[in-house]
Amino acid sequence: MSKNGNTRKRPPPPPQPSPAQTPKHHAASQEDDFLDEDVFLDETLLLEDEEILRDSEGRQALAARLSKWSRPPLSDAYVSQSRSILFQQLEIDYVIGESHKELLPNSAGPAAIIRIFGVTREGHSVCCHVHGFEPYFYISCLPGMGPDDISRFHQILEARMKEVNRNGKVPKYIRRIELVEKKSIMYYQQQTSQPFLKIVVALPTMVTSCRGILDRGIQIDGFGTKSFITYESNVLFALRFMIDRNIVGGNWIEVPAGKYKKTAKNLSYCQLEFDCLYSELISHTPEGEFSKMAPFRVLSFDIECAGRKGHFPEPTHDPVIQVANLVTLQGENQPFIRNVMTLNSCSSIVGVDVMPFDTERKVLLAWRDFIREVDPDIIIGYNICKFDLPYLIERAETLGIAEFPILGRIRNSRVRIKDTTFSSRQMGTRESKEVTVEGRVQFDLLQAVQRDYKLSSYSLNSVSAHFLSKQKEDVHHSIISDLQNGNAETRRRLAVYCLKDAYLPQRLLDKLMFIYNYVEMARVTGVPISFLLSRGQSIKVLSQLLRKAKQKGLVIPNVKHAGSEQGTYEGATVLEARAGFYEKPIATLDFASLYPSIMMAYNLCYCTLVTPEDVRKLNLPPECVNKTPSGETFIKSNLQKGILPEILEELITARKRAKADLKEAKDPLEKAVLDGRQLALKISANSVYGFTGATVGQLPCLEISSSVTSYGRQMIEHTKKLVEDKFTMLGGYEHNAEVIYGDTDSVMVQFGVDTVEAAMNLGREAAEYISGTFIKPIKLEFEKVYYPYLLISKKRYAGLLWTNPDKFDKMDTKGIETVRRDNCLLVKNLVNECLHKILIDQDIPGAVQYVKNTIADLLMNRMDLSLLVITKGLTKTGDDYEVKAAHVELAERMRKRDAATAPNVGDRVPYVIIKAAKGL
DNA sequence: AAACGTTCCTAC
DNA sequence: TCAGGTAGGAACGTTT
Repeated sequence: MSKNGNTRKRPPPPPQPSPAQTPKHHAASQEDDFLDEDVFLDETLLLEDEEILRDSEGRQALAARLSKWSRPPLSDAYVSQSRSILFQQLEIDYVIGESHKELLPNSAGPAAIIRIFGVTREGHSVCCHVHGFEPYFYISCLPGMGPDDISRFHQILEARMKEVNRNGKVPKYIRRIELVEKKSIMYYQQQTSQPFLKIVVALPTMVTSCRGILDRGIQIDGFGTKSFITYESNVLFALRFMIDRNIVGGNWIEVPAGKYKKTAKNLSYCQLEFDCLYSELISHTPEGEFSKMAPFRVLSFDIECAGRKGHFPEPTHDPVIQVANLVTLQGENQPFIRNVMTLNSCSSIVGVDVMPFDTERKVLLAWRDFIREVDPDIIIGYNICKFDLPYLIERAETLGIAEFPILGRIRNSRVRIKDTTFSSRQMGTRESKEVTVEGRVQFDLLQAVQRDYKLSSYSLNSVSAHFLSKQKEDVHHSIISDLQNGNAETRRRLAVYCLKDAYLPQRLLDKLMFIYNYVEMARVTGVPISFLLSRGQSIKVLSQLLRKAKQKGLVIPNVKHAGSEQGTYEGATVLEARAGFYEKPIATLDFASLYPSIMMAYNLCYCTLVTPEDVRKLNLPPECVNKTPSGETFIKSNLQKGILPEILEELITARKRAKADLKEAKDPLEKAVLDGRQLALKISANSVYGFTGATVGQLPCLEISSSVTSYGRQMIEHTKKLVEDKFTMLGGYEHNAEVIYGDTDSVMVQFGVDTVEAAMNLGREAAEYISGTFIKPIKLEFEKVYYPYLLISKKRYAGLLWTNPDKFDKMDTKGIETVRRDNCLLVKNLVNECLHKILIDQDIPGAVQYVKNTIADLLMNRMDLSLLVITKGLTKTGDDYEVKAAHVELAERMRKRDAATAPNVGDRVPYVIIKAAKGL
């Protein structure tokens, strides 16, 4: 239950075998099969002396465990600090601390210290304290402001900062103000640069308060009261550091020997901990050797709680009774540590270190010690961010174990639990909890799968069934307490389940190559890995934009949230669907990455957009500008190339290279990296357009997004016209071509020919011909043929998909009940079967008969209408009530027939099926 | 009855 | 300031 990310109710699982049965008596049962064959294949690593195992509190056992858990010892070169430290960083944050006196002799008072956590090639953990990097932002300099004015401005601003930050204790709020030459990224500007002021403040939070002062307006002698647009004042400090030092998420960093100082007193539990200046860091581009992964330690864990019957476990009441852990080195396919901490005795499990304790307190503290000793770099699990981690912490709080939540890499630093109260009218007040474990990346498989895959259920079991082909009965939450209250054998059974729930996330991580894909995404976009699950899409585009802008001397303004009046803009064209059943091949022509190509072809960018005012003033020659179909004017690339087109070109070029390298690659790990990279590059290119249209985002520019869609609309209409004008009998072809449908970047063409092969040839000819009429890199491609093709309406169709003329690839279905997740399984099965009969068997009467039979079958046994469970809130109108009643009755009949496929609350049943049911 | 608005989920 | 976009179908509720 706790693992179930799906809030929709499902029928209860079949009854579990009696807990009284001992596993040994049914060693061939599914659960043992599953575990013995899969989880613990590699037993040699963990064969333990049974004596030691049982004596969990013995010093000997503890010592043995610690030595097995700990990281490899440091070599002499590290100890003597005679070598450079090279490590792959996984996490970057900052703290406020006293300025480093040796490294920064001229500074005093509190300062932001960047912390970089990572792992060396040998598997040593690293904590690097980076000093001297200061928070800053920009404003544009007022015309006529000289050095004296700036110095006066500095004083005024400092005074205002003092007022606003009354309890802050820094010697100086505004460290300095530098006059720099920059240019705003917004709008085409002829001049090469303008004076800007770089305002360097003492602490990162002061960027926000200083921005507030400048936003509201400030009185400056000789200039009156002025308010300023700030630039790059919303860039998170750690990201600012990464951008300025050219560090991207998950890359390798080197600190040369002699450039770092071992910390006087270790603040962290890391093996290598040192201080250095921000300017001494060498950031390696993730290529060649530096595209490899360090051997990070990945901990996968799961907890079991003894919830009261019928209640979801609450940390204030219900104890944690088991914690299962698996630790795997990145790149290896078997965990090197497997253990389970249990409350009360537990029979041994082959290949697993069973650690029984007599109090819950000891269980929790054992886990804390385990974390500290193993020192995992990445913590994974299923729903750990919203359940397991907060639960452990709140439980320890309830039990008054103050020393428990020291789980991060910083000594004596308690894990912070942030309560984010999310209040919405619909959900009421919903609390969500956010746990930060310093120096360790949390990677919740539930979040990752929900982000990357569309599934009908996100329970661990069904996700595992989907990706790992492992169907496994879950232990029902109602019997967890019974198993716990039984004996060592029943608790063993529970432990086996707990281990499974720790094991499956690890398998998912490997199977879906999340590490490779996410590290590559972090490298491509430049954000820390932790952002990828905890933040949205836009931060990734912003990160790339800031980096590119910095190279070009451009700065990015903080646009004010313009409210809701900004409105929306027109999107893509969906061509009228000529609904019907097509028994001749339909060729599909698609624009390859339409929106990125449009942005590149027409040089659409913030910095190429010409304001309407400048259009009149600048008198730009027509050969230098494009006027978009939505009426905006952009500079052509011969005058100045846009940043967005440049980012896109790089992403696309890099993707081509990654794909080419992928073909050459032999090593499976290298292949995984490259495949992850090409995927990351594709996704990144596609999200640039969305970023410009995100009205609540960081830098919306609807002139760009509406221009993109307006070109797109023009292009699809142009394509339709060209196809229908050229491929005619008058033009020498056998038939007149007809565009029967099209959506955004595609057109479906009936060329009139009878064979797939002929349609393919004409499709290729059309794609080539039409591509020639567009500017580079816009390209129309022939992709596939549908034959036969059932077009129901816009965004709803099905057909057999052919990519070669010999045999069809598959049945492809779009928008129909079969692909929607709000229909019950019976409806999906029914519609799927019908489509199969229509498309593959070409038996339409058979499909009709099939529907009739199914409904009739459902109606065999009479139903009463007493159970109104499907739809809530019946209306008073007689007819509506009738429909509802039919709906409910049908649902109930389905339930009697087969509970697994019957509708649940919230499921839809198509109207046609209700009508059919009523009619019979 | 028809028209319109909301919710959900999908296509692109 | 947690948060990529618009178009569109189907079911269902409410208003006219």
